[in-house]
Amino acid sequence: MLLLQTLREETDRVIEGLAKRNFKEAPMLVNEALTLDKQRRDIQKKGDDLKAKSNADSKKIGELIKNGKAEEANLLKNQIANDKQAIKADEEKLSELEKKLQDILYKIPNVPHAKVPAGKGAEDNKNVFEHGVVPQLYSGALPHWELIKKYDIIDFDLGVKISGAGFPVYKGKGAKLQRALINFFLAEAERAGYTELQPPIVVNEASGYGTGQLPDKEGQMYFVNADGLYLIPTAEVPITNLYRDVILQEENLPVKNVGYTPCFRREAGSWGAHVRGLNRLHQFDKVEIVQITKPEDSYNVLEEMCKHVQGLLGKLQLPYRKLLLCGGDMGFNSAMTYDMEVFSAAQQRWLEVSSVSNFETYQANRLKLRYKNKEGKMQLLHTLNGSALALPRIVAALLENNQTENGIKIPEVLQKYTGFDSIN
RNA sequence: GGAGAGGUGGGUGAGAGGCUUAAACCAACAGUUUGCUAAACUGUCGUACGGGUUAAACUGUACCGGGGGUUCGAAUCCCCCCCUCUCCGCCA
Repeated sequence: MLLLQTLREETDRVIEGLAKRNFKEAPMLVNEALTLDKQRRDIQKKGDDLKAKSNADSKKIGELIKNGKAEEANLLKNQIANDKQAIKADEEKLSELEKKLQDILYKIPNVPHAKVPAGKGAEDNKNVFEHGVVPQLYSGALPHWELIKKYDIIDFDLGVKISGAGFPVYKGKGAKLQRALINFFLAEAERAGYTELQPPIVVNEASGYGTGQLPDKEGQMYFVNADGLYLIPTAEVPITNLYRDVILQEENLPVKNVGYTPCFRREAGSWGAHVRGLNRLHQFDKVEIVQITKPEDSYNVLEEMCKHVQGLLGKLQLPYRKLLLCGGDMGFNSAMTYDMEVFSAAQQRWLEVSSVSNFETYQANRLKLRYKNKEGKMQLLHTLNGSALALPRIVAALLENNQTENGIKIPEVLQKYTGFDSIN
């Protein structure tokens, strides 16, 4: 969530920035927050002054009693009663205001970076560049949902039987391909200086709030009612929350973590005609990179993380493009997001396989993730993350783009992980 | 799931209604000393939200796992909850 200080001191920048998201309620919410903030400060001042008086009086009573002046003490006790009532009333009012303010702050998304273009949706994203050559497929080339049947490597019907739609079963070389991709991605991340983590894949409510999935996306996560736990939609949630309520040492920055986890998304109501096969699933695998940086470094790191992702796509020899998302297409928490999309040749479509974001202090503020800067002042850090990479659509593109009449070729970099060079 | 013991600042750990403004030690930081390192000594050393200020200085409040309560006054007493540890049960 945004800092109150930012709302107060940079009101215009905030409102103008939020306008790029096509977020119409912004001016109203910001004004409401500022009004509540003013009220809160007034009440706090009043209450604090009363408390100061009452603290002093209590001390006086103690001394009077010690000196055997019980009558004077009792007199003072009676006088305090009124103040006590006023203090209580102020406290109630204060916590009511704080709650209201909090609710409003939760509703205000992050302010897009100055370079983020305004826009409503995907059509307004800025194509930064395209890389690679779209392969010419032989006639009779199949989309991946046909290929997986032909070679019997992924079975959706079996998944339906044991779980439901969107929970595929990977079989034989299909399962090995998954494992190979995960190992390849982890190895590359390690080479780039990321420390591998294996976090839990269920998290508590506080973690959901920490990274901003709650209260915004409550319905998107699977929830384990009996234990009050959420299945993670991305490794970002457990990994970033490791640093909740943490004060990091400057010499330990930047933090670079990578983790492979399954990811779970309810995707309520989003099943449509063009999400066939592996394009959208309830459970999928993803390797996620997370960095925590000093504020002044975060945008360089954002580019560095993109380069890492681009490197992976390049090594897999997949044609891809890099998009700078417009305000309207960006996630709630993000200040700037790049999407990487690969071209899936049989579907003739771009598929999003990675989203790399800088959240600036938006998450850190909720997480209370800070470090002590050179002046000895506590300062919020910046958090960033990116998929590196999400598996299903990579698999879809690999299968489609590398198909030949005699089978599907495995990219050379993957072969040492798969142990085979083609699926046939 | 059952029984017990605990949760105090960056760490260890005292405090058991007003002598606390949370002791002491360690760590950290600054300084003194020193050819360098080490050691010793001196000093500094919490966070959040306010007030105040150009900025500071200064100043108020809250915070001893969380939430309530008793009291003029709570780290301390009472109630509820959460978590950790030990033992038992179950178990990959």
